[in-house]
Amino acid sequence: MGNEQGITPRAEDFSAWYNDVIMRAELADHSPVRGCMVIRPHGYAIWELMQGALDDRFKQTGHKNAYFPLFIPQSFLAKEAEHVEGFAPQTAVVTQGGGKELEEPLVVRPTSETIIYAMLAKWIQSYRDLPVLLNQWANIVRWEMRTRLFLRTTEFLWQEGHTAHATQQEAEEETQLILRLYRSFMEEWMALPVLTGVKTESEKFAGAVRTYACEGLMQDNKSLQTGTSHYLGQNFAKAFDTQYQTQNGELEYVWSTSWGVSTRLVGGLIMAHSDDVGLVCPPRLAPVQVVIVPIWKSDAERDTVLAVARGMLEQLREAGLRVELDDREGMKPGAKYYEWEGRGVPVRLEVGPRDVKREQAMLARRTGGKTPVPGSGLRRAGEAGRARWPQELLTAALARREENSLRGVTKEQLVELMNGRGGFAYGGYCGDEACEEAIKQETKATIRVLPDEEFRTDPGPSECVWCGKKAVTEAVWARAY
RNA sequence: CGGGGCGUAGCGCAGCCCGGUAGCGCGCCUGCUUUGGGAGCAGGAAGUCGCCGGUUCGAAUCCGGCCGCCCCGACCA
Repeated sequence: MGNEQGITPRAEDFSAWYNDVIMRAELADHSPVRGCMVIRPHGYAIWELMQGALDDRFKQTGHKNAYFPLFIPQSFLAKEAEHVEGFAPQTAVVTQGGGKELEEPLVVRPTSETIIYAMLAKWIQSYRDLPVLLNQWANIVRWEMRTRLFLRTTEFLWQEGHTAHATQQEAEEETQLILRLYRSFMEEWMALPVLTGVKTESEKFAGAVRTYACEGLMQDNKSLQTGTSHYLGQNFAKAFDTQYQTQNGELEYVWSTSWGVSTRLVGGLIMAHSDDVGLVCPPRLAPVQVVIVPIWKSDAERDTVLAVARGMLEQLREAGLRVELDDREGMKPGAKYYEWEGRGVPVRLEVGPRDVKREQAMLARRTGGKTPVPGSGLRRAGEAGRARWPQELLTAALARREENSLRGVTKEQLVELMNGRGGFAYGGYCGDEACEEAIKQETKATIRVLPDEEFRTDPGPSECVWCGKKAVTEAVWARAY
């Protein structure tokens, strides 16, 4: 227990609410080190579930896990011009080791392209060595000025995929494959609908040719970049001299990609679904999917109720659900309900003497509603709930996103919307960075993506929202995390 | 780095203006009674008042300096 304070309502102060939910659900805590968080067991369990699901998908699509060092020689970072410009200001640098000044400072990785390319250059000689499809689960350090639990911390956990291909087309296909993979994970596991598309020059990854991203709308109508997939062209191959010999005996640089999602996803999960009571967690990512709360008065009642409850526990575990029996004594059922609701457990089963008599349990869903289920039908109810609920959360999140998306915005609407209630604003863009920058100055909104075809408005806009010149593309604006 | 707020028991806070035995709520421990939406009673443990210095007979309180954290902005996943 520990945290009996109420949660600040979303409407009152969204960021206070966000922190309160994290504390109440015991997902993470501030650490003694500025900007760094401690991920507590319940939060880490969510991350592990995410890792498991993603890792399966990476492996199904032919990727293999590896691990590269935390330290990167400072000179490596400098080999790709845009890359160093983008990342150098954010790095932590080790200058001493074993009490002695190092000959060359070591950067704590802000991302691993450089050290991975240095190794790929050794491993790749022939077209027969391609493609190389690697992933690593690692921690990363980026010295951010301002941090927020899960969303932006100095050190964070992520996965970074790095692939090298013989052809441009294959690399581009890989970038798209991963973008789709991320999107389906976010929708199916996190119940988070995301827009996909290309980033503008100013928003792309330092060193990439193009960056694709997933963007999800949070409950405060700000957008969260939940994943990125970069087409790197031959930029890093050239910087690290990663060449291979073609079938015709010619030397060519490899074409590569990199892509990642991080513990930020946990923050996105929180902000997408949770309410003023605490965490709401889609069942697939819930460390505890069902909690059984037994209720009794006398010792005799306790014995019978607990026996029945243990049977239910067994039954549901056999059905593959993550279930806990909360048999703590000296704590009233109501107190347990509050605790588990705060932690985001999707389903609670209450079993008391009355239920034992009727051979049933009361099933209460985290998002509301309480119904009796027969003891014999628990397993079926559990499975049905597990399948149906994420769909309901996704549908609700999708509806919320669409309600807060405005298509074909005028300049006035864009300014009003971005300085007001927020959301996604679709409009024409001339492609001139001056317009992008002006909009950012005026509204703090940035182009989240140039949306993929599926998300585009039909017919598309013909004029730039800002300057009125001919639009070269449609863009989606939002304030972002 | 700029603006705001805050450092007093594990957590949340009061006390500071006006210096004089460090307090409240929650949590924790023990016991008894409780248990269908945050239990009650009784007893108990727990704090060098962020740090350093100054003023004073005496500092949580007044003065000076420093440090840390949180929130808002600029930077970013």
